[in-house]
Amino acid sequence: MPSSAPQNRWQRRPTARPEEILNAALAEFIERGYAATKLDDIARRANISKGTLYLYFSNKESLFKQAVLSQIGPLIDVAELCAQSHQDSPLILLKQLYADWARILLDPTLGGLCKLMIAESDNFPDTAKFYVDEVVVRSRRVLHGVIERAMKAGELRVMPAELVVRELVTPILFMSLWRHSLAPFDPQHIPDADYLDTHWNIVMRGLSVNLSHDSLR
Amino acid sequence: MPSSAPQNRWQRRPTARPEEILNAALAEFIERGYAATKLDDIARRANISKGTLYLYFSNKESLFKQAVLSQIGPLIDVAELCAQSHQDSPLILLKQLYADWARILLDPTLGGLCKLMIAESDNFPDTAKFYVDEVVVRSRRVLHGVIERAMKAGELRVMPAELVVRELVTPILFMSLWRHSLAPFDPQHIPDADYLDTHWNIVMRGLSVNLSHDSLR
Amino acid sequence: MPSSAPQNRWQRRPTARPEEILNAALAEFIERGYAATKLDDIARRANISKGTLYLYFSNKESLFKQAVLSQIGPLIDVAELCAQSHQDSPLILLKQLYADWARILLDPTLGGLCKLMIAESDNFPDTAKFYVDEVVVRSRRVLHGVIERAMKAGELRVMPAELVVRELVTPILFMSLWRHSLAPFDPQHIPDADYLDTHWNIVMRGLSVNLSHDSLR
Amino acid sequence: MPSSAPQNRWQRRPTARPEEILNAALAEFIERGYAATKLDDIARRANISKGTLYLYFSNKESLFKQAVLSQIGPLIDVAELCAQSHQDSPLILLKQLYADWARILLDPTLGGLCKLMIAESDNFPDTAKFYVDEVVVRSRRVLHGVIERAMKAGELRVMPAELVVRELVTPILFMSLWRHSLAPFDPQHIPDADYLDTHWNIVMRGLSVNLSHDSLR
DNA sequence: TATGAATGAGACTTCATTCAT
DNA sequence: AATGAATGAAGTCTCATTCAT
Repeated sequence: MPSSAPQNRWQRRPTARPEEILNAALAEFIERGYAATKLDDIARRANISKGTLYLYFSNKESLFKQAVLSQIGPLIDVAELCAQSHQDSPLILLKQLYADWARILLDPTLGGLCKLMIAESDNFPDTAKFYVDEVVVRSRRVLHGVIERAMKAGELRVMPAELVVRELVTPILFMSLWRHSLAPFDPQHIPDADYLDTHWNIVMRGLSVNLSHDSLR
Repeated sequence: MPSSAPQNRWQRRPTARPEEILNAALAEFIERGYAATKLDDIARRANISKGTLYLYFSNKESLFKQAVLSQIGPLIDVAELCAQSHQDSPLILLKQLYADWARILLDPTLGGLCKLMIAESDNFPDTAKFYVDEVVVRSRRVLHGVIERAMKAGELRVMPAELVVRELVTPILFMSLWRHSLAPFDPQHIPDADYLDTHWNIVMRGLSVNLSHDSLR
Repeated sequence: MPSSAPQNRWQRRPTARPEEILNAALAEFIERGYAATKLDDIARRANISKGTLYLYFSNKESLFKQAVLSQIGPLIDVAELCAQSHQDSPLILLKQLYADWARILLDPTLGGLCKLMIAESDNFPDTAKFYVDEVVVRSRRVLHGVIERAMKAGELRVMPAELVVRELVTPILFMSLWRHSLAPFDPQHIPDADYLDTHWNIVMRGLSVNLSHDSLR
Repeated sequence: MPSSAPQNRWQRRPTARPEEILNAALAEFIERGYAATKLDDIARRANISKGTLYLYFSNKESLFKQAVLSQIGPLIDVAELCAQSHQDSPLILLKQLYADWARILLDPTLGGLCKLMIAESDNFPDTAKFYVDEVVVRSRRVLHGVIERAMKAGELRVMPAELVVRELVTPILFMSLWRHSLAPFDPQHIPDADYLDTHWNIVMRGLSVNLSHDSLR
């Protein structure tokens, strides 16, 4: 019974392995893109050896797709859950959703996912399609419903709801994209919160019902 | 019966070659990203052999950077020229600039450039920095000036102009990004013009001066 | 029926590998020169695949330099050890050193090294410099000391020792060079031992003290 | 009759072209070796374009061989001529030949040729063979004859003449090799003339007839 | 299960050679 | 006769994948 036997061998839970790998992989893919990411780097970030990757994933492409899917799931859940949770006025709920999405995308992995999909859409069309259907379309659906309710309740001016959805989603996505790419090089970068608040105020004013003139243009 | 197809492979076109190569290269880089683009593909698209690339560019990285720079120039020119051309009211000029930028980014190469910079910012930080400084910051400057004039003229509500700049630029950039990436997979894709028009209207209404109530949070 | 032939290609020999590779590389470099040697050939001679080379050496140039250095070490050791080992008369020691060096250079690798350095001196100046300093200069130093002792002991005619050093070293080096290059094409090739013995005798006679006339020019 | 027409177009004598190219080629080959020499470099040194090389030589290998042969011719002539020209005592003639060869090899091209042959012997066996037969063997023959005459005349001790030939040739060749390779890195380099004179004196003394003792092993 | 040495297909790059001018 | 742009075979090097341990 020598006491020199390595004891921290049992610290790792084999169950957590796949998830750790997926997180490491996605982070690397987001940073460098699919082709520029080496399995060596992923392994190093996950604190395992290169060969171990193949115990859990059959190849690089499969690892990429599963890494993406592993984060899409949470996004979908969040999207669906948010809508049910509030019973306030539609407008308050809308503001809540707007803030929720912005907060969710602060997570570096979730936030970088959109950048990754945009960068790799041509190389992985089926994954891109899946992402659009499961994340983008679903999220729109939630917003769409709330917006329509707000219009019916007279809290928003009546107009095509799908356009208003874009109006709210676009800045959040763009902010997330920018933060993960060119923001570090932008000498005039504006805090995300300032930008999103301003956008909300402008749009809400633009969509308010009782404006004295329609004008402008 | 177009006679434009080149018949023999031994064409001498020393003058036209560099630009042809840059265009081919940028198109490939935008489609697939830097690492996934093979010089073979670029050569094929430019109708030359692989070796010919090296008569004009010293390596892949240099080709990438020059391809990016070759398109930044035109963008800068456009940005600067637009502002001087009109003597109408600031608001009309602003609308004009908004439309001009949207139209310019319809060009597949110019439009894809932003996607490329976002995807490769971590891999080419100096090129990313250059892009931000020369294109993004300059474009903002032009808009900034016009917006401030509009505010002074009482045509827009007074508020921090740099936030309004983002308000107008973001959707145009995002539209361009989306068209070059996930739009083909988006079953609910909305025509760019519809979206941009709606955005303009909402924002102009949101920024109008004589609104009867301030309301909304 | 030797059983030494390796059967499967997937041998793990991390410890032995570097030296095996260095030997294979140096042999190829000596045969063909640096530029004409293909890494494929080195790999084949070392019974490994091309990629394995890069597990141990970062590139061709580094492999070349390390291959040279790996053989310079032994040469230096030999040079230094020889001198201490004898307590006979300086002349007997000198003869011993002369024979030792000739024997050492019979080793095809050590013998070919000088040819390689002469052939590649312009392409690898720093390696050439290192070789001269560590091998050539050091070897001369050992001989120089013994020769001076022989002169003081009256066993050799007094004259500038550095010239006598050249007198003894040159033929050994040239013989080694010749054997690794043009000897196979020389129809009049003379056995190395004959040549070296003759040279020794002539030089010793030429350097003897008690010659009855000085004569000859 | 415009006077602006280029006038120095006619300065080049087409007849001299091949020789200029051969000289340039040989110089480059000697400096870097066959494989490391680029046709571009040769063309530049010969002040012509790369394509022009192919008007005179069918390919790189042919250019190499012809470059070598072009210099072997002169060497052969010299070797043969020297022997006839003197009617003095054989020993004086021998000294003359020794000095002549040393002087001839001062020419950088002729001197470097031996280095080139040694470096490339494995890559160009037929050229190496030709060099040995036409230059080395012939030169030996001349010396051999003179040495035998000197022995018969009692001016040199009688011993196998082919060994004495080596005794005289080796240092000259080695000196030439060294000057074109490691001499620039040799901090203890000795002037060629000093070395060759010393060698001559030692050997002549070693080969003198009337020595009082045979001695020395 | 975990490792990391070994592999080899495929990428980037060079350069001898060809050919339109 | 001379040029130099264009070519493509062949080399160096990388890295996803495999396998002995």
